[in-house]
Amino acid sequence: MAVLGPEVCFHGYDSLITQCMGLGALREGQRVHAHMIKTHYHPNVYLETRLLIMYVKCGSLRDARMVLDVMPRRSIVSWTAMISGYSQSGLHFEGLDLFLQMLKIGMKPNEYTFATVLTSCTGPFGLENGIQIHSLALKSNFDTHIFVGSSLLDMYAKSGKIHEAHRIFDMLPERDVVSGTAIISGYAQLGLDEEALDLFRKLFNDGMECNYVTFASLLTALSGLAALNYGRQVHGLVVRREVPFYVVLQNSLIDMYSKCGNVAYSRRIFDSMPERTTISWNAMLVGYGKHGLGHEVVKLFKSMNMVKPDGVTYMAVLTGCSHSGLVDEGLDIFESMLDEKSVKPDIEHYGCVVDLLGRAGRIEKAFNFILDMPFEPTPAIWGSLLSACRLHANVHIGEFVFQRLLDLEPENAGSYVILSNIYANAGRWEDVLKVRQLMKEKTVTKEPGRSWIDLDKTVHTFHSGDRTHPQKEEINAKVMELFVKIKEAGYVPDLSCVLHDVDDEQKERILLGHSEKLAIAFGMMHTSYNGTIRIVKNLRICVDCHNFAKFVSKVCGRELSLRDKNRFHLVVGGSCSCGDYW
DNA sequence: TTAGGGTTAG
Repeated sequence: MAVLGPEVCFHGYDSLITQCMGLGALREGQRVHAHMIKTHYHPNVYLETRLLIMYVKCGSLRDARMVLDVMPRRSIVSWTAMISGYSQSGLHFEGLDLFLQMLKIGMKPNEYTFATVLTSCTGPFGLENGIQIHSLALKSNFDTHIFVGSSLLDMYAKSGKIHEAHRIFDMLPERDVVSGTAIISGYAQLGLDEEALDLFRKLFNDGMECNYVTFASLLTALSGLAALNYGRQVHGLVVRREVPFYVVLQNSLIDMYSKCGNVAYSRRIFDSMPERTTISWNAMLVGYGKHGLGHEVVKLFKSMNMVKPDGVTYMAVLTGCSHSGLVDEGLDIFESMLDEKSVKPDIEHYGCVVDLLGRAGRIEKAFNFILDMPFEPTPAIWGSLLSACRLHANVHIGEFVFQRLLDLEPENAGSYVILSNIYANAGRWEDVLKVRQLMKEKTVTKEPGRSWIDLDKTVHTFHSGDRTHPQKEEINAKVMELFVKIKEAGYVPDLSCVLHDVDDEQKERILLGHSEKLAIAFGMMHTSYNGTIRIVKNLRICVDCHNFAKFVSKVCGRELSLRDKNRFHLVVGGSCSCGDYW
């Protein structure tokens, strides 16, 4: 850094500011600024703006704002740079407020300003403001500018308005890697994984440029689909194209491999990384957790010496402990959160503890824990306790919990099914009927169940009672064949999983049409004897299908890997890695 | 001088 002499000229200051900006050297920057004041040097608009940008880049928004506030004449660049600073720090409200002030004094935003301010239009009131800014951009003819356009489409996608986002994308007079990635990731972030993959294929075939961000977004969609074959292909493509393995991309690969069932490969990538962020650790912890490898979760977490855990880390660790029955370890870690205070536990963390206690059969303790929480219990928390009541046959608390769920979300079919399981387990068939009646009275909705299997570079999807599949007859015959075989080995269909008001024979038929069973049968038909059959389900796996899979694994000597909404179930020799709790 | 897309959880 140059020495500040008694007299520094414009070029001297400019060059010093540039150096500070490049190095992110805030204190040096402040010295340069102080020198100007001390020597009564009056910077022009350009130099003042440079000072402001330097402060933004060095992370001191307070200093930047001070410069802006004392500027006698503010340039559009200074307004935009300040809004950008707020936006990058997540201070969206401040960014929007400044934008409004700018409009109020008659300053006209340019394409830079629009592209920036639109990134602040997130959160509950984000879209409301965003739509108004969109119409302003339209009036000033900036809406089809490539940067403004990609900001706009990203804003709509993040607000769930994916059709509007796609419309804007289609209208862009030119597209590039950022706008293409924005729309793909928009679909992926909404869980519209197939759409994301289809769009990627189309754009890729049209010759779209791809970079590490594009591939990271695409891998998110492949994680969602558990499409291991595609995932491997994309990994290969990344290597062949010599796309730089930035941390973000490696994190996506860790996530993709573990969610596609190959957690050992995730660990290889994790171990090979020259530098890791908290997200790398989180992705690895989540991977172990989903596979029920709780001891690995705790071990890895305890080795996080140089990296600061965040809220997601604790979620991953507590969920991992819960899924593996490491109750005391989980409770200790939750206690440490309360003691250390570096990460304040939120309601999700409390929910993990309810799950931990419930799984261990400490139902009353879990119940009291909910009542003592500093938060209002959510349906998810009551739902977790209801599952525990089913596992540990606690009808008394189960009924109470069901009432709470009935108040909070009467339309959720899941709660009715679990209560019905609880009653059936206790042999209270009249109450099973009552639940069914209750369900009829309320308009209960259920997200349609879907299962899929990734075979021969194609994702085969099945719906419950699927009548559209070209091989439906062979598949149904295979399901029946398996059914007969496992029945001999002691499988009894769990009719309490069906809440339709039909006779038992019909219930059996409905159960046999569940998408998981169709996918299992299809997998049995198309894989070699030794291979693991990998099935994915969009919801939680039902009790009967879980049981079906266990019998199939035993009777047919096959290994099944079932990924449901929450975790993997590795089913081998008649038992499941989840220990029948999920 | 100022600008857009990204990875973990839910």
